[in-house]
Amino acid sequence: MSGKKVTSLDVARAAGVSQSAVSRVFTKGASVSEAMEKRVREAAERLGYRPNVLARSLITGRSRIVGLVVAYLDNPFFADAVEKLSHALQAEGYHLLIFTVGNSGADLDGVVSELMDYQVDALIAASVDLSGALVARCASAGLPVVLFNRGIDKSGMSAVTSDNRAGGRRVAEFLLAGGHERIAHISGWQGSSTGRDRREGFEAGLRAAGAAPLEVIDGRYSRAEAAEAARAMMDRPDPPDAIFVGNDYMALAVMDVLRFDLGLSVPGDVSVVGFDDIAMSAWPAYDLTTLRQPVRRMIAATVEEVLARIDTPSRRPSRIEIEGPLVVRGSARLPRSGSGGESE
Amino acid sequence: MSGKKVTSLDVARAAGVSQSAVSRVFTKGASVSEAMEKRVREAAERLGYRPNVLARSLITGRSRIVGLVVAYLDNPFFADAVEKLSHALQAEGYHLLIFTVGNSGADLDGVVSELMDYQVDALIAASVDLSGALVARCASAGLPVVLFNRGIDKSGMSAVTSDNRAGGRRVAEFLLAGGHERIAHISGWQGSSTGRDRREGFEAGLRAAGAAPLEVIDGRYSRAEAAEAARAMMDRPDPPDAIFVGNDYMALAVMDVLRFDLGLSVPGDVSVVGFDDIAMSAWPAYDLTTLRQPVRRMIAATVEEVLARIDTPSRRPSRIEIEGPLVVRGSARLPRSGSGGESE
DNA sequence: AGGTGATGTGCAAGCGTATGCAATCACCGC
DNA sequence: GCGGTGATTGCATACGCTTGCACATCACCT
Repeated sequence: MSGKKVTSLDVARAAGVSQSAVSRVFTKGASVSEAMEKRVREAAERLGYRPNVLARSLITGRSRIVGLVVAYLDNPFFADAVEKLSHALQAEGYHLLIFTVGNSGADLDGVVSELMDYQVDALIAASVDLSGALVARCASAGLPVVLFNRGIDKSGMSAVTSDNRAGGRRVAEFLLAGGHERIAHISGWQGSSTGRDRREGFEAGLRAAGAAPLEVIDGRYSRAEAAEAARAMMDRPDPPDAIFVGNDYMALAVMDVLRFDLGLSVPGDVSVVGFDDIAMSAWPAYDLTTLRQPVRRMIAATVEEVLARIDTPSRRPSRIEIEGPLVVRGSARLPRSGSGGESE
Repeated sequence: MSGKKVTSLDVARAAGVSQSAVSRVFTKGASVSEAMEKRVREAAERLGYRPNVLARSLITGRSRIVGLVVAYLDNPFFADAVEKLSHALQAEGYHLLIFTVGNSGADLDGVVSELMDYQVDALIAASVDLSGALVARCASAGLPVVLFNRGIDKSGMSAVTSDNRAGGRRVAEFLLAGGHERIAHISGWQGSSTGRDRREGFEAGLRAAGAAPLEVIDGRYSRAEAAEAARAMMDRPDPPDAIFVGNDYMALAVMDVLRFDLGLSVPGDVSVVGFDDIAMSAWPAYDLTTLRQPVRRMIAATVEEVLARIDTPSRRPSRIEIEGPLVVRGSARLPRSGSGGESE
């Protein structure tokens, strides 16, 4: 109906005040009288005025846009995380501009450039490993970077993860307590800190009991590769009696292979334990024992860190680890005594 | 390292040319000599200059941002769609600003306002029903709206869906051909066009054979409600021998209830057919027969429509329906003869 | 030689908003 | 009644960029 965009100047004219007055009414802590406020708001309402965020960004230097780089959106863990992240940021008046990147991460460089072109206030990388060069670029541009579900120690960016080492260790203890003797591991991608930490914690846990993994194969966060790894393991003369899988997404594929391809019983023949506790793990068709990543708290921490870094650019990046419980379900043989599992 | 933002003016000075020259080098079809191009690019490279998209948007009136409103991100169908959508738009130089909205859709009004504040070039609503008032708002602001997986006929927005009526009908025919006699339906939310169309097509299909659904319950796209509906149906004195579920996400919940809660066999005791063909439906634990929505083509059509509407604001919104095949797997009893199923 | 395009460049005017500064004003204590 | 104080307001500028316009240049043609 109405012609085109209505600007603060239009409102000013309609209300018989200056453009700056209009601006002040719509800017948080500015000083405006009640009368002015009322007049302007009425005129604005009548004309259907809303401030242009882009123009505002140009001058304030803040866009209220947070860039999100994400790779594995097919893994429900991340879909869930993205949804919660979006919600949380939205509540704070920020919004997510999303950039998907092939799992290769090859074009990551270009993606980060594009991100910066949009003058995003911060960058969240969900399960994506940024190269040192990229981090430097962001740092020199004063762009706060927060890693979600990835952690790199030596760099200048914040990172939020669960305590992956402790988690891996906990799984090892649980499987040992269950009396398993040939415990294998299909790991998360060993190029990722998350994948490595879980493996190391797991191996440390076994070692503490004088044990060692029967075999470790890198599943690279792929269902297909995890399935292949499972087949290879079960093809051994001494197949494992328990497999710890680097995340639930792969663990479900492993269970499918064991049960439907190989006709084995889980946990009768082989125990399976995952990591993440995605929604599907609780479904009765899988009923997967897994180490939960407390997504809610991880997201809260991420958002908090992002906002803090935006408000205080000088703030030092911090490394946040959140512990999650082992969720004991039916996919792994239980320890005899009560020792070893806490239900939630 | 370097201080702060480097602007086109900095580059201009460094290259000894005017600021407009720099701008022209970075603006697609502008006229620049080779020599100029080279000089400017070198200076830009050296200083690490990249155009500020926001400032550009302010003057061109185009942000190259597309707003995405999405509700059910826990349903893998949408997670998948979002990923593909993001990829496709990214390839065209656009990016997604995402807005999640509670399934209630109560705050939809506010969300659309925020969207418009960011001067998005277009709005894609994935499985969200926009009220007439909202559509009017967008139309009067000259904002193209494209519905994904929702279609409303009477309105001024484009819509891309699969052929839900034909799909529903196809399912009915398949179940009838399979010799089922008491066919029930747990529908998608009847407040959504998609849910209604599938139900109507399904009922029409039954009717054409002189049959009628045993019972229809609205599952409202919720796993919990679908599960409850399944229990209620099976509690009848004459329980169904087949259930058509309004989408895969609910269908998996229904299968869980039938098999693990009620100890029934699928398809031995009850056949189950879904709609969407999400990745999990192909997993052996479910092996769900379902009507595939061709996501790839739907996304391609959506992107095409979005770009066309952006380029040609006067263009009339169009309604696009894409047919998908029935994917016959193991969750429903097969017809005797070969008639009735095409494998993919 | 003068005209006629075509081509490349700089100038300057914005795009819609925030904000420092100075001006105005009401009000207060003395 | 006066200087002072604090709260409001308008003016003008700046944010980083695109683009219409005028102008300069140069090749080419009649």
